[in-house]
Amino acid sequence: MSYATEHIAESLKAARERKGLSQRALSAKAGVPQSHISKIESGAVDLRLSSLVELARVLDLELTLVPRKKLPAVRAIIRGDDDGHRDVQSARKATNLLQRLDDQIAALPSETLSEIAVQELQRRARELMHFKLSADDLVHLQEASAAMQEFLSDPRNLEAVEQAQSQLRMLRNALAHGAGASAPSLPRPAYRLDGDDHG
Amino acid sequence: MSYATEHIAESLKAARERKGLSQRALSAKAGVPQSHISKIESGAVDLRLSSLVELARVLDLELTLVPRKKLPAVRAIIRGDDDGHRDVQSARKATNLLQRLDDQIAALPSETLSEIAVQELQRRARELMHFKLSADDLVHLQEASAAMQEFLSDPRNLEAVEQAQSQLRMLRNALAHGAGASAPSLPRPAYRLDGDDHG
DNA sequence: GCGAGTGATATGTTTATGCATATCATAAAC
DNA sequence: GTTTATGATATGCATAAACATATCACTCGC
Repeated sequence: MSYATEHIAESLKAARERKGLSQRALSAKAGVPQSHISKIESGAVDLRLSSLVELARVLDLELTLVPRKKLPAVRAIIRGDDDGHRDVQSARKATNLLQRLDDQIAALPSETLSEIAVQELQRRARELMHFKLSADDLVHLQEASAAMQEFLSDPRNLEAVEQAQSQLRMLRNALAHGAGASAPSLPRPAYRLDGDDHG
Repeated sequence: MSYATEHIAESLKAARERKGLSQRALSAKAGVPQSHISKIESGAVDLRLSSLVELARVLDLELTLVPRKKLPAVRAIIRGDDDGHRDVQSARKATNLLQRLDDQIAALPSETLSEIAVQELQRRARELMHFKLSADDLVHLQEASAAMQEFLSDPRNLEAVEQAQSQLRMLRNALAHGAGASAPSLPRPAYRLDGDDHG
């Protein structure tokens, strides 16, 4: 049984328990026998898609095929501590920085950089808007913004652009690995690990 | 065979063709027999999770359980990418408006509104940051921001808050249905709205 | 014609599924 | 302390369905 399938099974079990349902209760709602749910959760079977979809539906989950490239953004949303108010301050700053970066990119002189390169930068910057950025992530953004500014004041300094792009890429990769960039991931709140219940 | 499972099968086929792979080529990479791929794509079988995961992996897709609540945001990310470049202007404005809205919410007097209500507002505003907002969506944000401002200057005017919240909710729901809010891809009446004739 | 490419069909084997039942835990009653 | 009851998860077994292997039919360039 591969990693991915085990992970799915675990997610189902976690979701069920989060909803406070017994295997039997879930069974009744989903039309899947309790015995089968037991086997599924223990990883004893390679369940069929229909079973998986039924269980997911009852648990308010939807099975989705996500392109690898977009996994980090999607994960960030799913994890989405909806109440980011624990670190509103840095989140605000991050937004501002990203905004500024976007401005700088928009202001790039078209003679020095190819259209494609500009779009690439833009894409990276905007991609980061999907993430919850911690205070520690901000330095990368500041570096990037500073480098960009440097380039704007001296358009011959192509190295500065690469510097900026490098910072953004670094940040993205770090976030893609599920943790804050230079920071160890925040101690997760004990309440509510994953968004679900009630509409 | 349910809708959801068929949809998955279609996605697999689409992804395979997008990558320019034949069923045999995919078979070789994924270790799933071509004959089986044929049946899967035609919806003739209720495939097992392991098969699905293997195929997805080769096609650079990852099977993910997404909480219903977050589906719209996730869908927006999966779908929305390249076309974001074309409407930079309104995207910028949207970001600004959302930022302003977030500020306004943060500035709400805690005496008049419950903590929960404030968090709800904040959550809604931030949720919208995950979407690609078109020019037509902006009016809703402007309405919301205006209403919020009204409340800030007159904290007795609770109606204004509801107005703001209503605007945000409306926008979200429209986006959740996959279309721009007031954009014309929503089910439109076939009849004409106004008496300017000619065809 | 041939050969190499595509996706669809048979046939046998493996296995998930579904039903019935067993085990385990905890608590109530004797 | 033992028994009984209740609610949970696990296990055995028959069967239907997914899966594997091989083959088919079809379309192309040659």
